[in-house]
Amino acid sequence: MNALTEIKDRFSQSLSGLVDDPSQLLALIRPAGNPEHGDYQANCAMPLGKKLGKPPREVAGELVEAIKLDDFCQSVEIAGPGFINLKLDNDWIKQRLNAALTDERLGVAKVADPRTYVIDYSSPNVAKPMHVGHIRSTVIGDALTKVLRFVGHQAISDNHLGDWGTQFGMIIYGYKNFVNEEAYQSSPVNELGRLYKYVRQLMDYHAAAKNLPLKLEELETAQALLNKLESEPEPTDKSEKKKAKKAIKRGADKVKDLTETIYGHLNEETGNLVGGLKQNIAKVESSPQAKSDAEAHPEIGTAVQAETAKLHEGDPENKMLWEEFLPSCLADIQRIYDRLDIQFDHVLGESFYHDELANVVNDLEAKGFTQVSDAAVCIFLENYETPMIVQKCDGAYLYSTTDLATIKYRMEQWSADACLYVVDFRQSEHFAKLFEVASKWGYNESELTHVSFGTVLGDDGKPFKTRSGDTVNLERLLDEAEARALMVAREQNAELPSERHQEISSIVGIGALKYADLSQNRSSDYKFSYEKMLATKGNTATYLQYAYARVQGIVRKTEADMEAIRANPVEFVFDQPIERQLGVKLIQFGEALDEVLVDYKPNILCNYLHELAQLFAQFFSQCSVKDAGSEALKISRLQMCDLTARTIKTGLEVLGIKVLDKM
RNA sequence: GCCCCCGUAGCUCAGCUGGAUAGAGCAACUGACUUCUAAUCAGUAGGUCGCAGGUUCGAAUCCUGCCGGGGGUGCCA
Repeated sequence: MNALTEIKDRFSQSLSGLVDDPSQLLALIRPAGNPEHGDYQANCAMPLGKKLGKPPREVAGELVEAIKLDDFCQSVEIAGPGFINLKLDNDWIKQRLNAALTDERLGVAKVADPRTYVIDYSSPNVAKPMHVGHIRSTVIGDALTKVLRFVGHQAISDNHLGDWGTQFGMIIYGYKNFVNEEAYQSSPVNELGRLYKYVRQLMDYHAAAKNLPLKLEELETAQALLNKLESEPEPTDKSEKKKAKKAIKRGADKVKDLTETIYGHLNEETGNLVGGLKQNIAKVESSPQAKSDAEAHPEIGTAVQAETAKLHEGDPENKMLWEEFLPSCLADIQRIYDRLDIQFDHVLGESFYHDELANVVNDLEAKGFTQVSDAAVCIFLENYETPMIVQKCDGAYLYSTTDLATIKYRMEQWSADACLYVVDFRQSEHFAKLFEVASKWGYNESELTHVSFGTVLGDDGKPFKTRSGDTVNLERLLDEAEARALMVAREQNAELPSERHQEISSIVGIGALKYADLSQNRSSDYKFSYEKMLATKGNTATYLQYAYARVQGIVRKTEADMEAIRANPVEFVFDQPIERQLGVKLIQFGEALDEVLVDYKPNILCNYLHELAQLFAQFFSQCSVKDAGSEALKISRLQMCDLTARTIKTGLEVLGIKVLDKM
């Protein structure tokens, strides 16, 4: 039992006599924001005072009177309007530290009611190279899986691959028409990647050629309208003036949007125009080969759709090609997962559910949830303008259908109590509808949560879109992270052999990359920058790894036998204030883990670990272990070091980050 | 049009089920390596928490309006 739950338990008994549901008041008990106020503060007397119509300070006094705290609190004080400030008893802290020291789980109890979670994350479209946008889902999902497991839940990780969509129609079409057999033989992945891009390019070309006149016309109209609005005299009426201003702004926005659609937008870093219909056309026209291919395949868009449909209908040739291509595509993404050290329990992609889709729709129809609208099978929901479409007018199924089949499978096969979807925020409406339909359909016992995260933005603050043409390839980003870490490792540790440098740079580089993502609140948008993702100074994984390595240095230099000390621990000594501070932080590890799971936010654990490492760095500079003065203090400090190191190691491990003994 | 998210230090971000003087990191400046790893530590400086109202003992946090940015919006995923 950690300190926070201990305190809450005791308050709970007294509070439940006063209010119906004490949980809201219990949430107001938290670690003190300011060390001067003690270790924990209970802020429940103020709202309670209002409710009971008594002065809050009086209520606080009665609470303190009624609740037994003196066996583990050194002092209980009432401050300000009615804050109850608790300071933990040193002996109690030391006891907890000793318990953690001798426990493999660092004193963190397993949950009493383990649940089965399915975590759906990463889910890339195979056949497209992974880019920086994929890392968020992958890293956050992996961390949540590991935190859930550590606290005692069953967590099933499932990579719901996009392995059945239009991109395979594109590759199949590309293979049938444009394959370079020699290149395919020597490196299937590269050639398939080339074909994907090539077909995409030709499709974009035709789409652009078709849309350009239309868009140019729209732009002209919009511009004319804008000119007209701007030339009109300003209305004198206040609200009219406002309206006119708004209309001008809307007009200007439209002109800007259309201009970007047609001409592309400026990439500030390179100074080039990217995206845009004109670019799409120019790209093809600048290559004679591409131009003649484009002319020879005017209906490439519909042809690709047809290849996709044939695949879905079980056409033997396309099915065979799909089966041939898939392993290469999987091997390609697997290489990245290996480097990131990420494993999945299951990799059940969209293709896995294909045979079930008709049943799903039939069942929904039979239960009377569906309605045919414009020849598509739809489910209409309250509070949503648009329905969820489960079957297109041409009979094809959509990802909504697959998602429903997936929920069914996960509930029936795995008896999931909760299913977490670690997916981009932009799909929140899709998931809101999906969950509502699933609940209607009968899956209303389990928790379905969209663990959404912000968009990856480019340096210009604009969303990082694939079509902008300048995505950062994920694998090259990994290379860069390791390369930068390697430079520092060589500088710092010239005496080590070069294979050690390689190992260090891999662990430091990948750790930095993961931490950069995890330490940020997942719901915020993510501004991509090399600087941030590759940093090894400040609040980074490197800082935590470094703290760990320093402990190992101390153990080496003092020639301490940690095994023996753990087997026969001494009482902790708080010689310096920092030792008590570090001790309190150490016994709060379990609280941090609990808090991560309240809202599925790994950044809370990062914050905790960073604070812990900061305290350790202070301890390190203030408290010598080797020259502690007395043997008792030396052993106590060794114990403190050991516990810190193991907490950092475990904390990083559940975030998917490794540590090093030397760096 | 409708719906959702965001706006906090020069930069990148924490903090948001209301709590005590708004916190980190980077960048800047000052100081600390014959010492258990300086990938570090100590310190200085930097803020009308987009703006205006409201709710109350108390608002970065909740409500309303406005300004600015982004996203979504029936057969893509």
